[in-house]
Amino acid sequence: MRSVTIDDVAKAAGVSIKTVSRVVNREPNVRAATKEKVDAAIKELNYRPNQSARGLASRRSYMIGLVYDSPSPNYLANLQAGMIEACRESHYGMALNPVSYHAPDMVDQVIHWARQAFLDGVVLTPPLTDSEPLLEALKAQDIPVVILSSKSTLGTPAVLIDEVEAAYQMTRHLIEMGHTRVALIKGHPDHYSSKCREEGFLKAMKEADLDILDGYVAQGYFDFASGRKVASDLLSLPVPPTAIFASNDDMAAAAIYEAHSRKLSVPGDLAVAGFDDTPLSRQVWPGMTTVRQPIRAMGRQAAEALMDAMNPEGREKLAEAGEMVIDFELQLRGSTAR
Amino acid sequence: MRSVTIDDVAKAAGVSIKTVSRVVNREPNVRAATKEKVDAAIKELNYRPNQSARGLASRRSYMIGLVYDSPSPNYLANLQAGMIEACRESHYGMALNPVSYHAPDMVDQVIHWARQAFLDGVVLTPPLTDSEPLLEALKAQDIPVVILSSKSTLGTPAVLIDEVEAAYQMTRHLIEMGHTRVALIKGHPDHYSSKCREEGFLKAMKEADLDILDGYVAQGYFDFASGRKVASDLLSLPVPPTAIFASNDDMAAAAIYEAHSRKLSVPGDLAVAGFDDTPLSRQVWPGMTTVRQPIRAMGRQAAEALMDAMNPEGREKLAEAGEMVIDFELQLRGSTAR
DNA sequence: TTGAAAGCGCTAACAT
DNA sequence: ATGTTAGCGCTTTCAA
Repeated sequence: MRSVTIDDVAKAAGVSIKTVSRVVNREPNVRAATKEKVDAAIKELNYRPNQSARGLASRRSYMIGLVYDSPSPNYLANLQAGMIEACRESHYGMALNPVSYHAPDMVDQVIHWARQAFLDGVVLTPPLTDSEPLLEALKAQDIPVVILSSKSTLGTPAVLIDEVEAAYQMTRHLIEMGHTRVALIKGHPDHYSSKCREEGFLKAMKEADLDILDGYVAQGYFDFASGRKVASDLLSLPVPPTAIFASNDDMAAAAIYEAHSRKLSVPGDLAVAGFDDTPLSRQVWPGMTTVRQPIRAMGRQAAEALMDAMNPEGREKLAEAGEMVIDFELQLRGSTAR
Repeated sequence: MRSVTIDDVAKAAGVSIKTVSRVVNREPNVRAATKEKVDAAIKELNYRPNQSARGLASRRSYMIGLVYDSPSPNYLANLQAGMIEACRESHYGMALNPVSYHAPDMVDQVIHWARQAFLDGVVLTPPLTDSEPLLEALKAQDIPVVILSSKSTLGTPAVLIDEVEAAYQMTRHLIEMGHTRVALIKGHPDHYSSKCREEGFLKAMKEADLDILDGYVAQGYFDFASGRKVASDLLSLPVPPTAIFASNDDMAAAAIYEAHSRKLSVPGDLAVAGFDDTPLSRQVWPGMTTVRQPIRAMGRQAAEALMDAMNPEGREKLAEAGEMVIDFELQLRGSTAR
């Protein structure tokens, strides 16, 4: 059983292979009617371009890469799902490259991988998004990049939500619920997001003219363990906070855990808010107030931006793209109820 | 900057490209002296075969595929990590294919994908592992497969833990803690694992000569929402259980959630056990007793088995592999403490 | 043991 | 707007 090739599609649609190629690659100069015929034939035969042949002829891989350093499983799964969705629609493939942010040869490793595989573009996740050496090397190699960060470092196109504003709104929410002793658990210092979330928090507190007591801004590392440690410290303070804003859901869950284990009621004795809207936020009791970040849509957007960049005008557009802002949403649940 | 091709190497070594090809692919019938010359030229020029050209000509991709239908993010991330680790060591790539188990064209879709990408092998996750049409189609296409299931369907090599035994031991643990009214929340009926876990549960209950009260074996679907529904029903029974064994962690977390929301103490009023040892099991309060399944190691094992199958003896070995059993481990935490 | 020639399925460049 | 032709770099015959 031979597999379906471009010739089969051309024959079925009654056009030349070049026209099929045009349709598949979304090139201009194809009449709508022709495109329809070809699309029908593609669907009918369930045609998929042979990646090797494509790559060989065009010196491109029709693949985009995703580089990450131990993100949360949830973040990774959603991001990946969004990217795969977008890739499928454009007959692209996706390659994965887990790396270590702190490895001395991280930059070389990524560059070598991208060149070797002729990747059409690369998506970077935090904290790699903030590595100037990496971004510069990628730029030097002329490899298109989109980052999923909270700012556009070195002018790199970024897909993001307004994290400062989100943290600001969340903090305001806590204040509006009547809290005056509000503490922040900061995120991992390698991540720029951590700074943004802190900034939003500080802004809201200042605006409301609330004091931030000693020890109320504590360093966490985005993981559950650090969240427990910090929450425990906060709750042991002579004057403990009545509300904790954790910079992500894992740490917020840890704060809830600590409260429970001290027989404090949530939200009665302690209100807790998180960030990310992971499934975990719905699976702890009480349900957790958090910021919904549409990771999947962001992955899709990043992949699409990269694939769009493969035609000349697209390339230019990507270069000028700057920040592609996606909407966030506050999810109010039991952990901050009155 | 043109890259180095096989022609450059042939010229430098003073041989034909076919000879270079033989050396690169470790084929027989090359004189040692010739091989040396070629190796030297390869090193000198820093030659790397072009994967696209290789793939096009040989109809192999040096990639293995992973097919899945909405597993938990945690399962996916771990499995993927294990497979990538193994792939890296052997200079292989990995391709992803999220599908829908119930889609009428699922089998076609997978087959086309695998054929079109010339995958060297494919790993299947539950419940796809139990789809006989899929396994048969893959076999018919002569595509090597390893499944991550709790049994070896149709003789397909499987990487697994002994789920019946794990569920049996967990149920015994609950019984040993003094519980006599033990309920089971079953997993998704599409998954063979669900049957295994139920079987282990029933075995332990029977062995201990304990009655299973009406409604005590309830149907869940592996997700948090179904767990809540079922747990709520169980706790509303005239004679509610004192212990619930949920077939996975999400549903166990849901049971804990329901208990909390009814002001029942865990484990005092209700003991809860889960299955999988996801991070969630450590992030709810109290910590959850569960079965640790080493997903990452299982992914690694599956990928290795597939790659080993690419040489003739390996191929045979894989065919005879049968079940590759990995050890599980009971994780005892607060949710079932005395 | 080695080499020459014929594609693999696609895209790029150039027609039309 | 669409088609024709010549490769891309490699492996696979098949011949020497």
